[in-house]
Amino acid sequence: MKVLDCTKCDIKSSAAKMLNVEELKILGNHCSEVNFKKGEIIFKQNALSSNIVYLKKGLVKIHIAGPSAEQIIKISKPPTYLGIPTTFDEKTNRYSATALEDTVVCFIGLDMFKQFIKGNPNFSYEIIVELCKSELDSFNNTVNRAQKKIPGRVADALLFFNREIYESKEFYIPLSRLEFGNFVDTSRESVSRILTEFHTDRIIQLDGRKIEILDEQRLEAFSKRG
Amino acid sequence: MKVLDCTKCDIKSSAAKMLNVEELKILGNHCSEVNFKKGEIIFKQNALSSNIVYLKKGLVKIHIAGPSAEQIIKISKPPTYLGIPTTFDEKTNRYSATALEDTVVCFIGLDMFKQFIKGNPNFSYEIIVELCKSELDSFNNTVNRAQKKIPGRVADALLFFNREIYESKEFYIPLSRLEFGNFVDTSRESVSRILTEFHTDRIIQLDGRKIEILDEQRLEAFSKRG
DNA sequence: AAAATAAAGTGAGACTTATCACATCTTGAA
DNA sequence: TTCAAGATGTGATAAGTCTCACTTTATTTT
Repeated sequence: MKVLDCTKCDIKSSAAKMLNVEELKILGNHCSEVNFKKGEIIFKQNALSSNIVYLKKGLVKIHIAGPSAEQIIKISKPPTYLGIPTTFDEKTNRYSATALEDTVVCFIGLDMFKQFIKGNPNFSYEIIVELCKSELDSFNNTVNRAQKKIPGRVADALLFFNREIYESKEFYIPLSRLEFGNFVDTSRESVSRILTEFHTDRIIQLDGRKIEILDEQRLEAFSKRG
Repeated sequence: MKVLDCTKCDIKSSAAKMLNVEELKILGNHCSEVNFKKGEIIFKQNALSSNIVYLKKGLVKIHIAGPSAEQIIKISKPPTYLGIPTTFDEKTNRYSATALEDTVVCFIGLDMFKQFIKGNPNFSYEIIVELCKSELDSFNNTVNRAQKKIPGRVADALLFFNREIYESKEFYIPLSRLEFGNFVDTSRESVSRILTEFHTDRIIQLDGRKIEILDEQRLEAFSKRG
């Protein structure tokens, strides 16, 4: 296994920033860095797992196979941990993670991770902060998904890519229409229809997956009204 | 303020079980026990908050005012913490908590709570475990709400009360029809219709809020198919 | 107990969205 | 290039759910 030098890592998680040089060296010895190409699965629902996954570069979807369809629970960007809840609480993963772009992650042994939690209070404090944020996001999502109609949810997704992921009005949607549907709880057909409608209304400029947001305010209006 | 003797509390959280006698005495000095009657609000969305709330007895709904309706995010039973994410990450509460039955909670000062996290690794470990469980539940909820039609969601809710809350086939539904709708993302009318349908089909025996589950298997079938 | 208020049940029509069917467009492989 | 496989767009129809209107039943209040 390639040994990492975590002391030199400049994309540390807020928790890892709490580790001293000694601890970072230990971390490096129990940690491996792996590259994933777009589309590759990082870990799979129902598989056994004993690693915490730290997302360093790229973009990842967290998804669950439901009774009738695949559902994208959330899209994570670095720096963040991917597998804390599923690894900590269960023997098998409750969800899958798949790279949406070329991605770099570090696999961290669970024992090691637990050791830091029990050994470094500032580390565990930051983990708690991250878990709390994540739970609030998830509540927020629940409300949005339940109370908004499809145009509102599509608008939300576009604003999410614009603001949280790409920080630019122009970007390539990192999802197929089907995946987009899995992300906003609809069919691929409905996504197509709403997107072309937004295009026709000059709210967005659309060409395949290439998109430019022309009228952020009207997108927000859709988001707010439902 | 009434000082509590947490050393004698026999409904400690799994985190509090990790505290020694000294720590429990300190906890008791920074903690107050409050009773809430059915229907009373424990804490309110958008209010400032500096307490962690520990649910000791009773039953509580966690709810959020969305763009068009009030939504019940989850129903919590003891022993559990109610306000960790909302208190930890934000200045103001992102959700409300309301007693569904007569309820006893302990308010714990946030500073105290943070002190234990930083001072006792076993304590913070248990908090992390609880947060992880809660996040997995929340993912599970997301899938259920999105992929199931109303009969499936109503069936889920009934099985939830049966299995997680009352552990009995006979119980009183702790929600009005409107609240039930807010819990399973529908209108009160749809809840009424589905419940009477289940009654007619002899899946349940229903009289107002009093209910008996007659055919658990058929409820599960609804849940699985959607 | 009577009146007022709130909660619950139910039918009908409107609206949203899913599904099916098919045409078109891309993309990668042979 | 040519073909195959997958992704996308779009219309028509069907299904599910919401909303409105009204009635009936509980629960509170006076």
